[in-house]
Amino acid sequence: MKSPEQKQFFTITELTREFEVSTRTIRFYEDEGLIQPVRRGRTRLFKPSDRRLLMLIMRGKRLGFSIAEIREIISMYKEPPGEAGQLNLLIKRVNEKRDQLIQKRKDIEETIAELDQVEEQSLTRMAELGVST
Amino acid sequence: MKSPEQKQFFTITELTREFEVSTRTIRFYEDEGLIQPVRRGRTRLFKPSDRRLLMLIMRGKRLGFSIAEIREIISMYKEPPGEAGQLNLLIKRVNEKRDQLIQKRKDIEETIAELDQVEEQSLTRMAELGVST
DNA sequence: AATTTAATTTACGTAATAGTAAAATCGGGG
DNA sequence: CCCCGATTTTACTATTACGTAAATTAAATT
Repeated sequence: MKSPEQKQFFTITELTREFEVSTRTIRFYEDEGLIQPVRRGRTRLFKPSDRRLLMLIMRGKRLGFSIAEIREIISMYKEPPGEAGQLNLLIKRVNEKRDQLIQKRKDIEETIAELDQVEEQSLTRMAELGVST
Repeated sequence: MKSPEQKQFFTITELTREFEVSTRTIRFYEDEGLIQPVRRGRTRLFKPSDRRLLMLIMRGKRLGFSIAEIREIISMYKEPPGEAGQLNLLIKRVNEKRDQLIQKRKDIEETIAELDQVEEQSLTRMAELGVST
């Protein structure tokens, strides 16, 4: 049994099962240029690097990022540019993205805290019912 | 100058400015049943409670929740039901939503860590350029 | 009263993100 | 060799979350 990182290639169906998406979705991401599987004949073969990209895409989706935003994030992971101006631009965009993420984290903390309250009130209410029954 | 919570009513334009959305968007949320402004004649008047709902909606949007999911979250904030079965259902859904949020928070932590690395590499590269120039 | 400004209703349009169906093709097992 | 299941391409469809335009009306200003 090979681990995903050892495997040379994945078929599209293997990936649809692992990530619980349709073939249509994976091909859509290819159309969008997010992944570039190689071909054997007409059949797509996905490398471990394609699989890692899919993991990034799914994570981005969970966070509510659009395809365009995911594309931008992925592009940041490539080799840093050699030109100073481009490097500065990259750093600026990294900081913007991080600020967005920090805001989201704050939103999450607040929402979790509120849900905790809802649960607490519900449990209190349950106890009251248990007593009054 | 009254604070938002002291004000009795807000006009739609006041809210579009505060939340940086269009009137179309706010009316759309009304159509979806997320808010129920009262009317003076045909004109909508928004209470502080409507404004608080809008804050919840915007937060949900930042977290990538759909209108349906936001509606579900909002519904959890209402008075807990009086029947035990319904209470159990509510508690179950609260826990599901919290799990989702915890997953998102994990996704965020990972992404931030990766962005930190990108920045670090970029700064290193900048230093090299500074030296080699 | 006339004009301007703001808000409403109605309806059609659109971009993003896929779902679904049909027809063709390819590769492997018996 | 032939069939079957997996895969591909192509094209049409669907949903969400609004944008936009037009016609109408109400409110405020001159």
